[in-house]
Amino acid sequence: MTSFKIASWNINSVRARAAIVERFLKEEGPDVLCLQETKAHNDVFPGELFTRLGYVHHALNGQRMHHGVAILSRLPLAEHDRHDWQDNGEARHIGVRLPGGIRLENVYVPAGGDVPDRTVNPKFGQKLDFLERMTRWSEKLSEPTLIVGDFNVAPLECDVWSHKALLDVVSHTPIEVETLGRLQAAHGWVDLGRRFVPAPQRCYTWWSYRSPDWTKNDRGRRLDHMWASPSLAPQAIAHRVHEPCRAWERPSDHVPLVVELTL
DNA sequence: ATGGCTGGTAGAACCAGA
Repeated sequence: MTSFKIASWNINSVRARAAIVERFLKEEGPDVLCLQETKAHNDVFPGELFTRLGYVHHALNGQRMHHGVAILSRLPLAEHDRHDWQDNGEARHIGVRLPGGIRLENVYVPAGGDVPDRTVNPKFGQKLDFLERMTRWSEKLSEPTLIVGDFNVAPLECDVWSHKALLDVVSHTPIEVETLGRLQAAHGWVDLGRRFVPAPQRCYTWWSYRSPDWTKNDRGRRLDHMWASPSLAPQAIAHRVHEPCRAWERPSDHVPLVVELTL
């Protein structure tokens, strides 16, 4: 039986994470790695690091300083699109086609700023608009697709350490949860994370840097996701959240997700 | 406890993350 192992990780600077991304690739050995927040223009992306480790196929959509996404792969990639769902030039998406015809979409949804009100915080409106444009795009999809990345929304009550405490905190507000829900419904996207770790079980992918000890009180959120088309979802045979990576040296504040697909 | 910390870039009394 052939299978693909696909990983997704908000790396928070690919250049600052060279040591731990190498460790992750050696220990986990995914066929494909999707990165978000690479914070590197394509000209300074450390492609040789990935090539040396056997990930010789690269699809990059980077920009200077902020944002940026990349797909590194042992398998040939056919690049097929880069959407600008915010319509402002930020590098937040890259899509490829994998051998066998599966579409893989790697997305970094805007964080949305501090105040959950688009009239006083334009970034919050841009986040909602980004998700709306993804919804319009999802409605037209007809091929088996896997979309992964940092969605910057923790939709379920059990996706955050305290539902009550985070109701007014950007990432878990009702309007974000509703907007993400419409996106999910537009294609019947299957939330693979919750398929393998059903609610109300604890499942987090991000812990703030702003705590001296990220394990204290376990104030995490599930901001990173892997969603599959209904026709593709039955091929997902495993899904893991690599929580120990949060304790590695000089970590990202997000941890990697891995899905295994049979072909 | 709306603080706390981290990275990029500039060389900050910076910005952004979420």
